[in-house]
Amino acid sequence: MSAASPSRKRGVKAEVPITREAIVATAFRLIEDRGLTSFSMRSLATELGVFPATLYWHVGDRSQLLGLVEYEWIRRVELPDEISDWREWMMEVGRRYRSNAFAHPEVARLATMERARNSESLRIPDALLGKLAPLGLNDDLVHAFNALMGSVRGFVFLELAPRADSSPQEKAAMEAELRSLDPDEFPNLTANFDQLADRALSVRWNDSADRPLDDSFEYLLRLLIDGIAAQVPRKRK
Amino acid sequence: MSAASPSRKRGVKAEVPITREAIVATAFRLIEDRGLTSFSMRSLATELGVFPATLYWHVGDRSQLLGLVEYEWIRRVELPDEISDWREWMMEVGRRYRSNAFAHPEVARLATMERARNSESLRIPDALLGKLAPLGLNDDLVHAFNALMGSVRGFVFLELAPRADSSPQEKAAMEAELRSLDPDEFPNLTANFDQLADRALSVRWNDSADRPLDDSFEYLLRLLIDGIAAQVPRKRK
DNA sequence: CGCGTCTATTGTACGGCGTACAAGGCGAGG
DNA sequence: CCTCGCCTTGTACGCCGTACAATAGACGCG
Repeated sequence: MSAASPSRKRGVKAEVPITREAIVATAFRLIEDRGLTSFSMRSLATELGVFPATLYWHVGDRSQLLGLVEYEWIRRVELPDEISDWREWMMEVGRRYRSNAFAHPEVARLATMERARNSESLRIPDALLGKLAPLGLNDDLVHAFNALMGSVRGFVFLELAPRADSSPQEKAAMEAELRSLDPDEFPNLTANFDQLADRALSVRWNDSADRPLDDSFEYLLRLLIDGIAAQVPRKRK
Repeated sequence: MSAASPSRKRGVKAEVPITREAIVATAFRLIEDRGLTSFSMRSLATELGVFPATLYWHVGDRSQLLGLVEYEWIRRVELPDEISDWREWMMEVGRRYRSNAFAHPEVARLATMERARNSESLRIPDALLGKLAPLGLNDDLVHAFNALMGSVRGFVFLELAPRADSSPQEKAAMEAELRSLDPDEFPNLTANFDQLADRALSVRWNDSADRPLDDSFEYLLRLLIDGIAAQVPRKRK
């Protein structure tokens, strides 16, 4: 599963053909396994047993490559076309989006930070609009759209945040720090600590992978969707 | 306002004293003016007229410095203690948080991506809990907290996204691409294009600074807060 | 006054990064 | 057999974060 130092002769083609798809797939795997911050064009080239410049010939520069990786990620979210009720449809899209993010958190974070700007990234927005538009929200259509897209994507992004630097002793230090907050400075955090501990944003020390905020996400989806439903003139409830 | 190549003699102190505060303030300004991606320890040192290693003596390494910059940013959000109604209080906190983000978008993005983990970053969560806890939400307390924190911070983060690479011709290209979407592939986006154009996430080509999603943010806040209010047992409406 | 000791900075160096670019081997079409 | 275009090598450039020894001035103390 690992590198061979590339030393063929000038111009000799690789034994295993270096295709665009193979590069993207390997980049995806490396980012996910070793983290986005430690991913580099050079390490990718080493992994493929090839010189760095080879990558440039196939995929252009680093940011184009990352764009392709993002595409590969968002592509994996399937829309639940079998669900007809718009509220259940939206709940399910939210869940699938989030579960895809949890399956590949490093790439998910990348995709949220960079807004790739490819056609695939408009597939879900278009489908969402297809459900929202018939509700007759008038001027609020765009706001409902933004509230849903922004909240869901943003919530999941924040959920995934710590991922990077979570060595066991860092976690322990964070836990100790949070458990010993000064009740004078943070009266409400300390008073409600048991309910929040490791279950609330900013009051966590474990990865989301370990202790996901499933219920909070469901709660958020309900809040948004029921809120929008309450503003529907009075066709479908 | 700019650099002098540092060439005193070994060990000679700077004319202008290099304090921790000055370093953080300059880093803040550089990140904001030239973007997070082009910020470097070396450019900061040059700006201060000093060798890079000097910075390490004062603030430790890069990530510690960024932590201090984040602290400086979140510190600027003042809580509206004069507002007693919890719903109006939350609306106003949301607005102030967002307006601070718009005042310093690059640093705001940094602060969202890294979750700094200093005491200042718990000030707002604690205050928010102080408003939520008395509502008697029981098990939903943590969910309401997460929904608010996650949505608001996440929404603003996504709003600020394009900031980085917006040269005029890039904008124009993006606008052209969005205006000429294929109606067969994206029927709903094209059908509702006028309502969305430059006002919806993923369907924008200008910076948020130029065309902010003010109304959508207000709509989101209302949705969340009214939704939470609807679940309050029946003390305060 | 002389002498350490502490503080703050210089200057250099190391290894890694993204990427530009010329050189060259190989296969396919003529 | 030749040529040409595809693909890769090998090298180089200029950044980056940061470790580290050297060292100059400030300060306390005899």
